Amino acid sequence: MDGSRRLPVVTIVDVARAADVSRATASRALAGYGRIRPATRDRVRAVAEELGYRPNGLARAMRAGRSATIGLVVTDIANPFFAQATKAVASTASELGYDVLVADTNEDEKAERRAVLVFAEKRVDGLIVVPAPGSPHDQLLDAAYAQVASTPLVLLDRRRADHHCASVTSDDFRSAVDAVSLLVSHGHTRIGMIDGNWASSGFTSRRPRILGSAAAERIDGFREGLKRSGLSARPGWMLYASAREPYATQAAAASMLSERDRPTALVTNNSDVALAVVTVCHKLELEIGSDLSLVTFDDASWTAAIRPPISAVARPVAQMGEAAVRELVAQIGGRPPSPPIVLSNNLIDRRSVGVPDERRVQPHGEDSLLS
Amino acid sequence: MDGSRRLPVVTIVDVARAADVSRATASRALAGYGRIRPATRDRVRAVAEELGYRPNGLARAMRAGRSATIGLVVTDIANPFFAQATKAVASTASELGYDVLVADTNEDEKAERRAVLVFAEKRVDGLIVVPAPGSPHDQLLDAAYAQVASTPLVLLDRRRADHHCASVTSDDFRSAVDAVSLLVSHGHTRIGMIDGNWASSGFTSRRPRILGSAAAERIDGFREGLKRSGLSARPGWMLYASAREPYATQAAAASMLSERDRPTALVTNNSDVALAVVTVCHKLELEIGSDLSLVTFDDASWTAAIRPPISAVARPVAQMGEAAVRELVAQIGGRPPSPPIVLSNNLIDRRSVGVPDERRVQPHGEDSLLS
DNA sequence: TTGTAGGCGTTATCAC
DNA sequence: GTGATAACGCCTACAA
Repeated sequence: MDGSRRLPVVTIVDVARAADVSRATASRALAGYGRIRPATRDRVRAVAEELGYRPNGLARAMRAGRSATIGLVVTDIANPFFAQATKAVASTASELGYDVLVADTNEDEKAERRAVLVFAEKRVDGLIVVPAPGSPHDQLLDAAYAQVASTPLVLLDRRRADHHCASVTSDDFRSAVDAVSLLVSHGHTRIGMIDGNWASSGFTSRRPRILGSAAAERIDGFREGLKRSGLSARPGWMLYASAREPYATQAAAASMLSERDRPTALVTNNSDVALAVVTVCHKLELEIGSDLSLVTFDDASWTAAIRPPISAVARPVAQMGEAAVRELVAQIGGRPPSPPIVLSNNLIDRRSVGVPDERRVQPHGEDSLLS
Repeated sequence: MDGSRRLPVVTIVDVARAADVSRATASRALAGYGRIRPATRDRVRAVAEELGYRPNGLARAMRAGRSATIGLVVTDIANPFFAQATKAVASTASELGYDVLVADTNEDEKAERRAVLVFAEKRVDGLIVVPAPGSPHDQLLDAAYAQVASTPLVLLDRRRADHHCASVTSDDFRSAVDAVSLLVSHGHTRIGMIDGNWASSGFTSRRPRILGSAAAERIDGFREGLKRSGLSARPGWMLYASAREPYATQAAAASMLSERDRPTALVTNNSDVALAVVTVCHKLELEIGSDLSLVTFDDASWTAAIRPPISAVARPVAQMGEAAVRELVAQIGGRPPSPPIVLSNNLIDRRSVGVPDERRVQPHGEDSLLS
């Protein structure tokens, strides 16, 4: 039944016995508190060393009421942005004396709820959550978070309307406005956007009810940017594609770009969507920078390496992760939650943005190649 | 001093009291074992629900002797390969009832040692480690692993000569041989390789003493592949570049490729090195697929999207992560460690491999452009 | 069917 | 300066 026989683990009792002192003294010697004769202390420590004593973190955590562990719940660790965020969180946490329990929800609220509950049971000292974009009044989620209301919580990358708790995001609204301005300043008036999200299936021009706050900000900022230049979004030029289905984003790009009457510039929601656009441009034999200008959110490693290099909104990932941990640890220390923390993005202008060649896209032009 | 006053947490004692039963009965009701009157059970459960009772995982773990948590120690979470591996590990672990503590070592053995020790203190039920390529007889590491010898351990992606424990890797040696064969079959005889690692500084043609087993296999396989075709590695065509320093890989590529007498084909150790080669080719105005053929390890998302698409050795990341967890959980269940598990890579031939244009690289050719 | 009681390993308070 | 003892929250053998 129980094949899991392990080697015996050395406890503080064993150390005490071997050093011929009481548990209390052994504990004092090891933890270095209280009054203790130096000779005794050293002897106990030597014995502990020799026996290979390792304190039991569980017992210690139970006794202390803190586990020195925080929980990180992200929507997709494999996404480069979250992978980097995770790295920053782990490294800052380690620096501050915490370990990190990590869970991947695949953008699923049920999984998020489960993770939050389980982590709370494991008595993490605090939680950093990238909330899955659920219905804003999801009862399960509310219940989950209410249950762990005593656990410090910091939202990362996205906010949720119904949670008035600390959050760390970046100013995606403003960056989207700026991205549009950049395109407009090069003479573009025919500007589209493709969003990749987990709510749609295939692609559609109808805005999903459920969007992460970062995505929503980018889309709203895009619209606002157009408005400020006296432009407006054409219905077919604002497309929402499924990030779940491998080719949905390419299909969206293809549908938009193979029209005779197509946009001369595009904003994409993240680097994966940009990659899809690049792929489709190859297929349609559109040259990026001349036939189509492109600005993407998320400065992935490849954007600067391909020809032409892609202009991108670089987000301060590492700082965001670090800020989240510092805020969390402050809360663990008893400080009340900060107001939302918003860091600045950096719009890097590369050669994927050029002057529009209007002739190519007029109805009488000779483009419109099928894939 | 102690600002960390939290809301009181409901324990099983509170539930018992509120339901007017003993702790034992409450426990039975909640865990659903032993003989208990259904009415009592339901009443206790209702009370627990109402009070928002959540079991204390620490206490449970201490009592049970298992924490339902595994530790994952990787060298760099931000690296796409390990990010995907982490995702697979987390998802498989979750499926099997475990949570994952994660640590990032940045390829540093000291950090690895610390993580292993701390995770052992937190009483993880098992460890999955991507070992940092340390000196094979590092005493600190040996001591660390000896101390946690009672904890099931699975090495991921790399083996260590001095550890005879379970491991999950992929057949990189064979794939390197295959990659060379592919190039040779297209007529290449002038073949180089660039390795990116954490031991070198700048770049060098001297093989570092310290290499991860995966990297070592790729390099050895490269040499073997040449040998099998009656070729041999030219000293200046097998370069080791620092992955720590941002431009070391580009410098290595530039040095190799701007020679008059340069290779017509290149194998790269991972997708980051490949990206550097692509960048350098742009600078030197070498066309990939015609002026230079390229095969890389690790099939990153962008390899198929750029022109020409890059041939790559795709590694079965997800399966590797899953296999590691399954092996670990089996060991936790008491099964002895398996012999090394080696999964198969998949060499995807794309258009970055072409026929060599020998004229361009002969001493009398008119190439050799400076950056 | 239910209650009593002991112990998991640690730390800290209180006596001696 | 040191030792006995209680407590953290849970589970379960045993007694009733």
